This record gives sequence, C-alpha cells and structure tokens, in this order.
Amino acid sequence: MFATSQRTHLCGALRAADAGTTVRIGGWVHRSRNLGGLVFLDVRDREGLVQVSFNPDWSSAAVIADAAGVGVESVVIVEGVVTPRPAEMRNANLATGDIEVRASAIRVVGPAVTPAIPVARGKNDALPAEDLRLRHRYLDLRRPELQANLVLRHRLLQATRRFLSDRGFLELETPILTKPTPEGARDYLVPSRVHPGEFYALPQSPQIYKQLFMCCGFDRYFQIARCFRDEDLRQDRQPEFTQIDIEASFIGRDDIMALSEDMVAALWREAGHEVATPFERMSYADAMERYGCDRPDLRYGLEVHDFTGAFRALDFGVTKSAIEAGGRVRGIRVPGGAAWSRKQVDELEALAKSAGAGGLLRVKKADGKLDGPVAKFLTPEAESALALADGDLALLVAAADRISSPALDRVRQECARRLNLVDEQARRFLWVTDFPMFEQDPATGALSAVHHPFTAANPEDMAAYPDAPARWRALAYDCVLNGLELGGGSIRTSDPRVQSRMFTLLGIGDEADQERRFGFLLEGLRAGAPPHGGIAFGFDRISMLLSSGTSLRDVIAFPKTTAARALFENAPSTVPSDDLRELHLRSTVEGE
RNA sequence: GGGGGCGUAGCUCAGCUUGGUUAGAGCACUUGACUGUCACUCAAGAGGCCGCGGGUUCGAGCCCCGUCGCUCCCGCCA
Repeated sequence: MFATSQRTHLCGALRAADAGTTVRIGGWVHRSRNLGGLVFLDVRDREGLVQVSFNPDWSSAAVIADAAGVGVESVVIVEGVVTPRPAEMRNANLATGDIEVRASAIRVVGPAVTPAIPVARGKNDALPAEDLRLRHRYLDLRRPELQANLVLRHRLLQATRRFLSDRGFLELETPILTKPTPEGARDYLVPSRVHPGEFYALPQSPQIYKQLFMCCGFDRYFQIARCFRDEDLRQDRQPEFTQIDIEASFIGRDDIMALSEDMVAALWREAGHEVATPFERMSYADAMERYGCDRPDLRYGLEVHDFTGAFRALDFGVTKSAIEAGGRVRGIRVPGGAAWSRKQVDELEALAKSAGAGGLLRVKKADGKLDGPVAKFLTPEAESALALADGDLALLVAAADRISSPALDRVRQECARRLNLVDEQARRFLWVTDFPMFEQDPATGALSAVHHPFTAANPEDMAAYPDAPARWRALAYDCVLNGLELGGGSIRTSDPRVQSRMFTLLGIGDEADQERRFGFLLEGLRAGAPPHGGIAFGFDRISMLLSSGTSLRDVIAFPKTTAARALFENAPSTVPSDDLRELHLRSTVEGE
C-alpha cells in the first residue's frame, strides 16, 4: 500500500517474514553507530524504525563511507536485503528487532542540518522546553510519541464520522465567518473590507446554525467543528479547538444520552478499550451535595456529608454563626487522615481558602479520643454523627453551600491524591443532569444562562414556579469521565415565544434588541421548528485522554502557547499599515 | 487583569544561599581510533550577550528595580 516508484516498503513494517526480500526504503536517520568499517543506521518512518547495516561483506567502500558521513535526521533512500539477525544480535525492544536491512546502496536525498532539538532521546532524557518544542515543531512532530498521538486522532475522527454517518447523521458545514455574539466568550473578530467598520466573528460554536438545520428538516446533523474563543488560556484550553457537534430532531434527553454513550463506546473501542453502557446518572443537585462539584470523579469515595443537624446545638462560634446565617456544616471523613501533621492539614486549609472558604475545621480521632478546636464542644449526638473511626480525620466547612462546595471539592480531590485512592485504570463515566437553568448574580440578582440561552427549561418547573425562574432546572446534561467534562448539551427551546421570554429573563428584554442579535434564530423558529436538542464533545480532550496524555498541545499538530501565540509560524504578527487602511482599521498601539 | 515558577553552551541542567581566579557537567556537534552495534565505546576539540535594560558595588551569572518570553494558577472561558 505504501510502495511507490521510489520505495518498496515502510521501514517500521519489516518483519522476519520479509527475510530474503530485496527492499528499497526511505526514511529519516534516527541514530547512527559507526564501529569503524562497520556502520549501523536506524532509519525511521511513520511506521517505526529498522536497523540498516553496512558491512564490507555486502556494502561497497563508497556506500559505507556515505553511511558513515550522513547526519541524524537526514532523509535517506536505502536499498538492501532483509536478513534475519543471529539470535544473540536480536533486539527485543524493537518491533523490527529480529531482522536488519543489509545495505547495498544508500542515497542521501534530504541532508539535514544538526537538529535544534533532539528527536531521538534516551530513556531518561527530559523533553526540551515546551517553547522550543513548539518553535521547532517540524522536529518535535517527528517523535514517535507525537506521531502516534496524531495517528490515533485521525482514527478517532474517522470512527466518529463512521459512527454518526451510520446512524443517519449528516455532516453539514457551517460558516467560519459568522456574526458576533454578545453572549458568552469574547469573539475573535475579522474586519470586513467591503463594509467599513463592520466585523465578522469566528464561531464560538455552530450552535445557532445547527438549530437552524433542524428547522430546515435535516433531522440529524453532525460536524467536527473548529471553534474559537478569545479568552485567557490554560493547560487544557486552546483558543481554537475541535468539537464533535451533534444535533437531532424529534428527540428527548434520553435519546441524546443513549446515542452519546454508543458513540463514546465506539471511540474508546477504537483506542482499544471496552466501555460499559449505559453510564451512571446523577442530578446536578446530588453531585453538588455529595461531591461539591458538578463533574465529580467517582473513582473514589470521600463523599461530602451534612452535619448541620448535629452541630446546631453546639456552643461553638464558627459553626453557630454560619448556621444562624443560613449556612450548613458539611465535610468529608478521611480514613487515616488523623496521622497527618499539622502542616499537612494546614496545606489542605490553604486549598480550601483559595477556593473561597474562611477556613477548614478539623476533628481527628486518635487513640480513641477526639482532638481539634471543636472537639471539646461536641455533644454526644455530634460525635455519633461524625462517626469517626480511630485514625479518621473530619474536615468541615461551615458556610453557605456556594462557599463550602467548591472548597470541599478541592479538599476532597487533594485527600484522594494523598491517600492514593485514585485508580488510574478505572473509567467512571457519568451523566450529570438537571442543571439549573440560570445562575443568579448574588449582588445584582441578574440571571445568566448556566448552559446557553437556547436551552429548554424543565416544563414541570416552569409550571410549578412560573415566577421563580431561578428555581427552574434545565433539560441539560454533561458527560463526565473521572472528573473531567467530555461534553455537554441540552434540549433546545423550539417555541419562539418561549425563546423570546428566555432572552427577556436574561436581560435582553427589548424586542428590537432581540431581533438584532438573535433574529436569524427566532425567524427560523417561527418558520416551524421541530423539538430538537443536541450535544457537543471536546474532541481534543478525548484525543488527549485516549493518548494517555496530559496536554492538549500533544494532540494538536500546531498548537498555541498560553499567550495564544503560535511559536512555529510566529502568529499573530503585525501587518503593513496599507493592509490596515484597506480594512478601515487604525492601530491604537503606541509607536504604530 | 492579578499571583507563583522558570530563563546559564544546540539540548538537559549545576553554579546564585554568603558578589571575588579562566562560568562547569552530561548529551549533541567537529576531528581521530575502533568489524556486530542498537543510548556503541575511547581520545581530543570547538562551542557562552549567564533572556534584555537599568541600578547598587572597586567588582554582578549571583543582590535590587524594570522589562520580555515560556509555564502553572485565580479572574475569565454562555
């Protein structure tokens, strides 16, 4: 399949079965070993590497001299005979280690300058600094690890297309030059040359377009969509990223979740893992109550418990004032935590504080007695509620839930890490459902959408609390694996009047304003919209997880730095002022 | 927008605590030796704006201020 007019085989594909075959291979010199009159080259291509040996018994003096002079990372075309290695010379660490290519000819077709960063590395060699790897990406991407990542990424893309296409989903494309959206993240803007002072935006997601496809009757849509958000970056966040974007008509939550489970299972199978379906489900309220987090890692316990009832009677300032202010006393029991030093627990408290808590209350049980600042205030009821076994440590936060939940989430994760409770092999998929529809600004009372403004509210909630939208739950769902969000979606509002009301609740009350910003969606809905909904999965993150990687940058061929800079091609960059003038732009940067 | 870490040879790092000879090591590179290696080995050599700018000092890789780059985190990311 890879044979061409210039080569017969891939280097990494040669095996003992090929013994005796005369081959011509092309590849990069991975490493060379010159023993004086006897030269070995490891020649690498995308399939792997093979040892090519040069020896006076089968190579001319000129060929040996050429082999001895070639630098690493140069491209060579080698002709020779695949030959089994004597038993003592086999290399079990190499897929091609049972054979070698005995070279009769070599041609250096792409001599290489000395590489700026090494491609071949020893077992314990550290990777070069990330900015150098990005600046010299043409070398970094030669590394077998990164090649394997991108090959897997390709297979996952194909598996996605196959799976969805087989289920009747149409791969439909949407514009990259779109309309700026006032909601959500900051847009990347593109100036219009022909319309002075006007701008396109790059899509944050194809959300509205895919809903319009449903209004058009395409019924099932998917796209492997590039999305753009101009926000500050993180290790797991790139300014442009890829989503598996899905939308379907005449469906409900369970349809989308079942479809997603099958797709996730298909992707994991592509990477060699079996995944059991259906996934567990948990309401947002439960997740927050038991884990303090809307995407809990279920690989370990350390669940959060409510001790408010047992602490209510305590004459202890911290808990008393928190309870009187309407807060609760919640916390986790840490088996073996009583052995931790004061300093170690102080570190946990610092974590809790960095998440917004005022402090972390500690009670430990060692040698049968309780210890800690609150210990002597504990009533027998409180003691039995805490239910500490010997060696246990309770870590409590007395505050409103919106304070204690994130704090306990951080503390819980750190305790699990310390106690080595995380089973790295385990895969705990989970659906988190029934998210709240709105988030309320504690200061102003203003509502904002938790998912996005097109999400449908639970109709029972709308009927039960027509005047309390803050109590409505959304028909939204997130797919979570081991504490990481893989994707999320919702059933959409398909009634234009309801959609208009949602905009009003979100502070976009003016009808003209609504039409100006979202008119093209509202028009589509008014023209007759089926019930519809969908989901989007973060494809880069899925690729990363299935490559066992920890950085998105290792599954993206040409990623940006955390300063949103492309070090390889050196973007962004300034442009000649004539180009700006043509776009009706003028720089406000000093000195320009 | 804010905070932490890092920046010394092509690469990975030491040196900085306590300022003071000619700034070191491993890998890579160059040259030489070596006929079965596979991170070959051995010998020799070359290679430095100590990120950049300013300050303190008789003297700064080292101390101080600023700045730039990378990175991690908070805000932000419907």
